[in-house]
Amino acid sequence: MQANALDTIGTFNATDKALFEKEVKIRHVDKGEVLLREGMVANSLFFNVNGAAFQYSLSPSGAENITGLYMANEWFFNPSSLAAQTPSHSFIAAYADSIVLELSIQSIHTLIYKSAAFFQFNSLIAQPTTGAYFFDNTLTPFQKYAYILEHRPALLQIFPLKMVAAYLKITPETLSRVREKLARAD
Amino acid sequence: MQANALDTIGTFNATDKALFEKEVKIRHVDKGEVLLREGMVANSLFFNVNGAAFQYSLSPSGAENITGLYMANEWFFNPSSLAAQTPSHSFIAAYADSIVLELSIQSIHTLIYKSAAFFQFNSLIAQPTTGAYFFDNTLTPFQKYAYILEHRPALLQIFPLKMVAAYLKITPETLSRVREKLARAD
DNA sequence: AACATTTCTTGATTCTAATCAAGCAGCCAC
DNA sequence: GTGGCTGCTTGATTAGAATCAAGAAATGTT
Repeated sequence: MQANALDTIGTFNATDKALFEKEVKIRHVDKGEVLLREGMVANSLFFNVNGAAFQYSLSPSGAENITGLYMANEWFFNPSSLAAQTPSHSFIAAYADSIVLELSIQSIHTLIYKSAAFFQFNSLIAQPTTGAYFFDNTLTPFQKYAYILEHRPALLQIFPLKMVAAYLKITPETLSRVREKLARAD
Repeated sequence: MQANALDTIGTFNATDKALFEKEVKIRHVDKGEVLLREGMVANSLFFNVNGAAFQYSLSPSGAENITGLYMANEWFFNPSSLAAQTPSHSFIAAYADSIVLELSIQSIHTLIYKSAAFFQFNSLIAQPTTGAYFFDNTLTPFQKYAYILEHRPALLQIFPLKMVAAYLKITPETLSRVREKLARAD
């Protein structure tokens, strides 16, 4: 399972993979368990082996603002907190019982020290696209949904549409109508 | 002028400042001159000593999509291209004749090697807020303009409202109306 | 199974910003 | 100066998504 995690990032040889397996921790997390809390400084990357997780922040009014939905074989973390080592504005929690890999910053440093291949982690950390950041919001609800259908259709099986709508920054009603319209078009 | 650049990032002692001055390059750029071109991998951070610059990308239709407006005493660069060392999707150009400092990645590495204080550059590079990314687009046109008024009012003196509107992802008409409404409220 | 709760859909209405359109002011070139 | 741009404003209309509202379907609980 650790091999999958590396394969999504780049190319690593057997020696690299062995190093990685020694650094990474396997965690079994229960539904609702919190992996990163607002105010804490992110210290780890996570990889979803199996299960589902999501990232969200709380607006002043207390509303849940979903910034990331994560499925099997996806890395997830708070990029800004991790890279800048500043307190997180968001929470990361398991949406379902999950098996996740946890890789600390210290481990990444150790790995880079031992093998240059691990420099490839830089692009992962630098990419804000892991979250909802992809949606720069010049996109219409239809385009957002089309993107999900195209690139991450399984989201719709795993998470309630309500959460997907929150993630896409549209209302559940609008999502429902977009889906209805698209279904009729087929 | 180099001292200003460091002061916006954190605290540095006299030795650090001397190291910095040896690494940084002073460039005089003309209006319209391009500092980063689409397709190139970003290799430098820039600091606007004096003048104005902006970042933009071209949509398939050829429209200019402004993602950053930069004034005196502001750092600017393409964070994703720089951090991940991937080709840039955007251009950075001078909007007016300017004096800018240029600091290469290699220089940053050298500086970090010589003084731990330069670790502070990590937060700068990690912060995507330098661009328009601040606007997560849950904000209304009024809120966007209020933010500019509050935090970067000089933008309105330096750049045409047309560009500010593009930066805020609203139409010039909407910006005009927001301004008119706010002026009447005073 | 019966009930309660949550999620999803559908319809009617409202609201906001985009679009379409026109006019004005400032500025440059000639 | 005159003519032609460009930027800015103002008005009328349109379009699209949010909101408000209600009911149906699915899910969970006892």
